[in-house]
Amino acid sequence: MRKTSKLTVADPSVTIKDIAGHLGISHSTVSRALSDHPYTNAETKAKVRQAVEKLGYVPNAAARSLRSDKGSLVGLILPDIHNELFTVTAQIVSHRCLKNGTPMVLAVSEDDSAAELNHVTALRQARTLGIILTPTPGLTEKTASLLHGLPLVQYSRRHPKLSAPSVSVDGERGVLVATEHLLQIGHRRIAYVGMESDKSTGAERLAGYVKAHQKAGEDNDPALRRLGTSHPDFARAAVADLLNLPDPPTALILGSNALTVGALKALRHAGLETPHDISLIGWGDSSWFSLWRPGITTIGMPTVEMAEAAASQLMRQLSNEPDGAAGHVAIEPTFVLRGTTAPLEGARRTKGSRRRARSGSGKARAPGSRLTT
Amino acid sequence: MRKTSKLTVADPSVTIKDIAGHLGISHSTVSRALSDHPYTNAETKAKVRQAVEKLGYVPNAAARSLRSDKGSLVGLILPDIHNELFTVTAQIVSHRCLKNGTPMVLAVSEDDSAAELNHVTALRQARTLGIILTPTPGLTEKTASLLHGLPLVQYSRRHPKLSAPSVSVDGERGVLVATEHLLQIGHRRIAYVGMESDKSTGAERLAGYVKAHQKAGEDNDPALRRLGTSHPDFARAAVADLLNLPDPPTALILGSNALTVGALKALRHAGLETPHDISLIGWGDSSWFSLWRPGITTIGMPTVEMAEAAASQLMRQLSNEPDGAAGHVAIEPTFVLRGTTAPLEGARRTKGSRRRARSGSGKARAPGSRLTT
DNA sequence: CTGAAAGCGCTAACAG
DNA sequence: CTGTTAGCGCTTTCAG
Repeated sequence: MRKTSKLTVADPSVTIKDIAGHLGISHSTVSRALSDHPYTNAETKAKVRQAVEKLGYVPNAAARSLRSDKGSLVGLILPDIHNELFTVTAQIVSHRCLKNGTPMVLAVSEDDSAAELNHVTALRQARTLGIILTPTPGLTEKTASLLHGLPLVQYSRRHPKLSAPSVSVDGERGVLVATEHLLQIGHRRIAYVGMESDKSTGAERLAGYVKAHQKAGEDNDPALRRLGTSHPDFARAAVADLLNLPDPPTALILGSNALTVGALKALRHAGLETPHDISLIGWGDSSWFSLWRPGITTIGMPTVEMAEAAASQLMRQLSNEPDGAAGHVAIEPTFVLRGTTAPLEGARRTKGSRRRARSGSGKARAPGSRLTT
Repeated sequence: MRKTSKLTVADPSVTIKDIAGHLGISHSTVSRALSDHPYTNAETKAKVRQAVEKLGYVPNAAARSLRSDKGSLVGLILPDIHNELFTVTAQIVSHRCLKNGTPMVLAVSEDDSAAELNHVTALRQARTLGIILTPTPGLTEKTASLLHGLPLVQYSRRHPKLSAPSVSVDGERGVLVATEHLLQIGHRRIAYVGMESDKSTGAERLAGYVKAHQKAGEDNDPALRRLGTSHPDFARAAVADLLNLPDPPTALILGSNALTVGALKALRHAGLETPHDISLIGWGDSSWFSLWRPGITTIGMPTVEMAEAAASQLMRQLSNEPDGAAGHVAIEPTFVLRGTTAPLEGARRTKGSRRRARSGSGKARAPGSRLTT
């Protein structure tokens, strides 16, 4: 013992041996007492507990980990933490981990694969129990090899170099339903502003847009597709540009939450009103989407459900369940019909007269689309 | 070596000894080679590096930590991660830590002091280097003792049991400026819906409200103050109640971001328009506040600045700088004047006629309040 | 420049 | 029930 400090103050330099010395017993007895070993004298246990208190003993996780060759961390690697999906994910996974007694390490990759590698390296060195990861598009070979054999769940995105089970939202279905809705209510020039196809999410969502047109036997003008980074500024520029087209779109679908914000800004800037001048379907369902006037029609992700699913997936792998590792889970998005969409004719007819905003917060499950207003 | 697996696949069971055996040298040489020790043969280094690659060696952080009696984690304990302040904080601190080579552990306390204790305990057992903590109001004696002597930053809130330096926003000033503004433009019945005073933030912000009235020599009806949890539902109920008062408020100040959302909902529900029927000043500056029509006047927190300050504070303590530990930093909030506030007379005069929304995203620093529109 | 040896704090046989 | 002993993977003297 290096420091005999004031009582009841935690002192990490105090070891199991110190308390053994203090009590005149052996350190293994102390160890047993602390781990509540079956064959230990109740009296000794009490004394040990007391001494622990008095000396401010704090177990050394590193020593324990070294002995057991097991870490005690769970890693969560997310591309960004401003996104609502990732925000609730962090919350929920952290909560689940706490209940499990395993601290959770949150790392933000900012979609930079070098940062991602760093994080994975650090986590592996710490002998992390498992990782929930949203892979960056450029995920390194090295990163993949580091991840190999570790309990892992791919979250929200999937990467070809990884074989781990995944939990993601069915983005294709989400955009498909949204597009079909617009088609049904008469729109023909529907623009899509989304993420590049290097991310699996980007590719899927775009596919939904294309497929809906194909199914309906409608042409689809490539000039109405704009792919870029998931940053408001990109959508802002893209939408501004779309509006300048000789034959501008009558409806707009956004492929991510951040893009929705950018699109709204662009419309505001251009002085256009939804749904009067243009219909809009956003992505995600931020708390203010329903407060917005008129309520924002959107493709919602069941964020809580996704986070829970990912956490459960990981836990299952950790507890080594039989075929816990199996499968990719694609969670159904939700189509939330509110006020930013209107029939093409309807919008044209009421031109000039201000539409009464619908207060809307009605939700409907995709696909059958039981749409409530 | 337990597993001689395929090349280039990470194998945590491979130790420094395995690679020593593989190369027919001693493990201490390997250790030196890996840590780039000055007196080591360049050729040996190369060979070692190669073998490391081939065998998939991954250093064991626990062993290293045990030897050095130093952990390699930084802890960030936040009450909730939906709040924008905490969201950007997590992002920034994580980023700073990465640059520093220290993984960051994010723990969410949900304002539950038992959870807080758990987190702190786990962190200390892992010999965490330092912690940034937003203390819960009910922070335990035990938690405090666990924290004692550890590099620590109190973030956003301060707790009497803790003596560590703090970084927070000057909430009193923020609400004071906001209240004075309303007073200046003629409001007399100004309601305040905020957090209970058990949190230092709650107490401070309320104090600003009270002080502004005192300075102006105005009475302040206690019935216009509503304190509760920082949850939208509380504000929703509180505002609904305030509106039912015989002499309802003409203006409303919110004491937290979540409460702002709730208040907006209550107004919507009651069919009231800002600023026509009531003026409103929110808290925090979420991205959609400026998109909202009319823009939401609010007390903004320089979130990035705060997060950076906290990270720097901690880093300073970690690098053991002379008097790095000193002082409490209170960051000045920002008063952002947008469209949800209007002079009392003005609002009354235009009664019935719809006010033209100001597009406003003008910002102004408190206190002198160079207010831009 | 390299090897041998000790020891960080803890757990788990194995003897008492 | 308890003490003795060994060893987890690594760094670090101390001798070669």
